[in-house]
Amino acid sequence: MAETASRLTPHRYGSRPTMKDVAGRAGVGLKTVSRVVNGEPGVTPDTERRVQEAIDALGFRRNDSARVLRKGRTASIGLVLEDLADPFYGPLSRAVEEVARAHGALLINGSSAEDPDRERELVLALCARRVDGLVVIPASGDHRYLAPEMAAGIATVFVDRPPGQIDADVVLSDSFGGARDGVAHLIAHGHRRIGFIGDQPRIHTATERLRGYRAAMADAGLPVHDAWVSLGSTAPTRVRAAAETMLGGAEPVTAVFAGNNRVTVTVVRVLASPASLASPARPVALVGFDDFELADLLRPGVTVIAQDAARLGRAAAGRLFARLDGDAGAPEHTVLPTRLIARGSGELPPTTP
Amino acid sequence: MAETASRLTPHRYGSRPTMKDVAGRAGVGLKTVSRVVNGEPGVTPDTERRVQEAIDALGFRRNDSARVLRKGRTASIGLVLEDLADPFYGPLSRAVEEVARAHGALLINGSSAEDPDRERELVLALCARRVDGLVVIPASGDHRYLAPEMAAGIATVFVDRPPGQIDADVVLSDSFGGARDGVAHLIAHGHRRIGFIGDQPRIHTATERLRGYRAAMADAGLPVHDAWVSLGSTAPTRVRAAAETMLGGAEPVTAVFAGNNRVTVTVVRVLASPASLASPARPVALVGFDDFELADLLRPGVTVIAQDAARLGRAAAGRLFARLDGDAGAPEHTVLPTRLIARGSGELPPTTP
DNA sequence: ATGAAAGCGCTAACAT
DNA sequence: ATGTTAGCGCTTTCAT
Repeated sequence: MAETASRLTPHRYGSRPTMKDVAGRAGVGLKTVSRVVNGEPGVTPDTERRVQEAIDALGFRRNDSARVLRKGRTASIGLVLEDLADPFYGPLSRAVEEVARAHGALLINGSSAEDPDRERELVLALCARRVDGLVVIPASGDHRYLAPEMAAGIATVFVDRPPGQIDADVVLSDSFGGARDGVAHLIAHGHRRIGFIGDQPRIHTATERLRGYRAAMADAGLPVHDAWVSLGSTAPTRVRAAAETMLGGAEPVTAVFAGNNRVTVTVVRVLASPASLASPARPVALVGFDDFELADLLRPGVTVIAQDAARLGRAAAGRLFARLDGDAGAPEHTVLPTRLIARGSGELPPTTP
Repeated sequence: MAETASRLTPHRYGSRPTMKDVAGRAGVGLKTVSRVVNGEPGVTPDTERRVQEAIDALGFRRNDSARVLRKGRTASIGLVLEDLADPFYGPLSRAVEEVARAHGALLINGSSAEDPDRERELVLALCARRVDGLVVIPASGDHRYLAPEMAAGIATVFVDRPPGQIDADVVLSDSFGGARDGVAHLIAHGHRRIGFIGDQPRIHTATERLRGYRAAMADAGLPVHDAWVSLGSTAPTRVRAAAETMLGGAEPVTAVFAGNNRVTVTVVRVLASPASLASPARPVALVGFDDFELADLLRPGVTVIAQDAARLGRAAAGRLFARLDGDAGAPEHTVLPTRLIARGSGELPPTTP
């Protein structure tokens, strides 16, 4: 009988007991073990006890891979973001995880490193694992490759940036409005020459925030000189050069709007560094998109347009599970508001050299 | 033939074509499809082309769940940490992910929220999915529940904190040495009354750092008053109260050693807040365990004992894959060095009220 | 209340 | 070079 087989291989290293082994040891049928393991009704307390003993003795743990194969659902979702080490994405990921947990699902994380090919590779690997759904922070600008997967039933929600070339659920912060408000704030404090330093133009949030900057300037009837606008990598050297350029020159800016948390931090460094030809000692006003820890402890405190990363994650995961629970409506486009937090740097008056 | 079946259900929503469907459509055997999908040799270019066409037409994607069931390896590893939103764990997680990626594995993340039950639940869920290996930052103090899983072949490496009640691979930072160095640094700058504020005593790193503090004080022949030592939650209110207590009183401390990044930030806030009875205007020296972004931009800059979270993650993941590649040696205990970074706050001289 | 049989989609081991 | 057969460990269906 199966009894014998399980006796011969009670704890072989690297192999694990199966329901069949447990059934053999408990002297019951396979299905009875399944019932006990899954808490299904139709098992007498006595039988259940015997099965449970066998489970404990053998150290049995249900193999979810096999279960998944049969049931078709993996109870896991994938999250593809740019970089888990970025302080903006940590809380977002955690929020998605909490929602997943509330629905009994695990979270598989992947960093695209802002590389479109890597995003695609990661997404398709997750699809091959048959995750039930996907939350994606796009690095790529073309998501047509996802259409067959979505048609095949993998629910997908985009967050922070919209998908490219396809329509789908998406949850965004109001980049345009937030940037416009931030720049208007600087204008309200007397600034006329304001610089904008943002992320690479292929990134949706970067161009939206630039659009907000231009709108605020236009609303106030202010010109925007080419030398005041710089989009590109958020690498400190690039940002530093951009800042020093617009702070020097013939028409130096008296205020800077920084397009995201990494840009802001570098600009703060530039403004704090010892005066040079390029970065003058005169105070320069600063408003940054994204809040960050300790922004309030710097002198002056850094005025920011805050977006709530955790809320973004919760909203996206919420949509995803609504889809998994059967919502088949048209794709929803959610835009969450931003909030201006004045701390000092954005309220400095303009000073001319 | 299978041809018919696949014609009848070419793109049914929520279902996906299988290798059998592809084989039917291409007019070849199942195994030939498998060969093409997996890039195995023994297929003529012409056949391969036909199969590839069928794959594209049907939108076939290999079901890795089935593959896993057959092969026994999932090409995924689990990482259980305290909180993905903590700036210390983001880089650690990212580093583990990079190593996993280099080995073709995906990373399943889970946050224990410092709750032992939740850690256990998460770990066992990962084991049920048959992850190939596990990197665990313990929240619990007893990991005997993991012994059967490890015996069954799930490689496990602990990081940041040692496991409880079992022996296993572990990668730690030198909490004891780092704290001792930091406190010795304060002593070298003339301090005699130094406070210690740390995390909860059940957390290994907290007690190790306290031990380092005591060692440095003892080495210098200095007494330690009970009122100068406070272990507990890292919640700001708790830390604030602890700081204010040791800064006031009959024998106020002239310097504080903060046990981790969260404690440090709160202490900085207390020291920066307007003077009160409890927190005097006189400058208080501070050294914190863990480096954090912008520590250099605060005034004074915050002197820290830095540990390299990414390196910790890389080392742990490295051990894990060494195990998966067959290393069956005794458990290894790795301790990584810390580094003192002087920025000003730790070099302030003692001042008496 | 319990169990036997079929099969989820794939790969390993053999045919041919 | 290609196809056939037998499972991987579970759940589903249908008997008993």
